[in-house]
Amino acid sequence: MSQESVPFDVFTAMCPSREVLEHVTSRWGVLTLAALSSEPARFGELRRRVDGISEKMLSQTLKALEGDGLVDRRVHSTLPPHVEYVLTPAGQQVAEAVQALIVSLYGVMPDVMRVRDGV
Amino acid sequence: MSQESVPFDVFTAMCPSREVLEHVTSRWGVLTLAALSSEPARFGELRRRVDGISEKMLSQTLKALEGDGLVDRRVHSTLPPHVEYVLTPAGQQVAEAVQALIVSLYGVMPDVMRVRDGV
DNA sequence: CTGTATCCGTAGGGATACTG
DNA sequence: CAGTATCCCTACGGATACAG
Repeated sequence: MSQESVPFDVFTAMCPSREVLEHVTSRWGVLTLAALSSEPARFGELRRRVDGISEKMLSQTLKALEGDGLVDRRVHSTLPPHVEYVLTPAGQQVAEAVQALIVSLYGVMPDVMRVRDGV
Repeated sequence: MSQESVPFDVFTAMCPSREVLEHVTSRWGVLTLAALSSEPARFGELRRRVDGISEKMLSQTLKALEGDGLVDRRVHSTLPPHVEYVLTPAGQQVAEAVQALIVSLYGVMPDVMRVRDGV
């Protein structure tokens, strides 16, 4: 698990990793990845897990993550259609990091609120 | 390091942790936090580290992170003015998680590019 | 159920000029 | 050096209606 040098640098504007970073850290990307890390889910279930997301944005977010190879879309052509979204192995790696980030925020929330309230 | 239950839930639209999450995962928030995690920096130095950021957005991002208690702004009232931005202990926790997220993306980039290119 | 299509407002963000 | 102030634009994202 050494931190070897990689041919990518997110600090450089033109690096392709920037685009993936923006998908992952987009408003709904973070929450969608985290919502999928517990277990796969269908469209409707995801909408319920990620409170406040619209159909449009969920659809758009899933497409972006799928295009990044982080999410797998599994279609069962039945009637009514049954579609399930699953994290790819790559997606699981990223989702775990996202989860850790969220947890780190929780740990910090009390401080945040103290600062906000000037206590 | 147990994952105990906390009174925050980022999946709920009204949870105050959402706002902090959005600051941290904003387009420039991620990069600014990561840029500060190596070592404190001044305004101009940050601009150089985070390739592509505008003065306006750097200023705005730093203010948000400062308001969240993640960044400390240290002013030395000299001429010319000398201002240094430092991560708070809380900010270091979050910045580490952000760093880990970025590294996880690097590990995934080859897959991403394979998917994109359809190889 | 699982989405797409359309309309539309807002605010995120870039460029530039200016100040202490 | 370290920002603020403006102008301005577009693209993110919400609401609604419709489709397979």
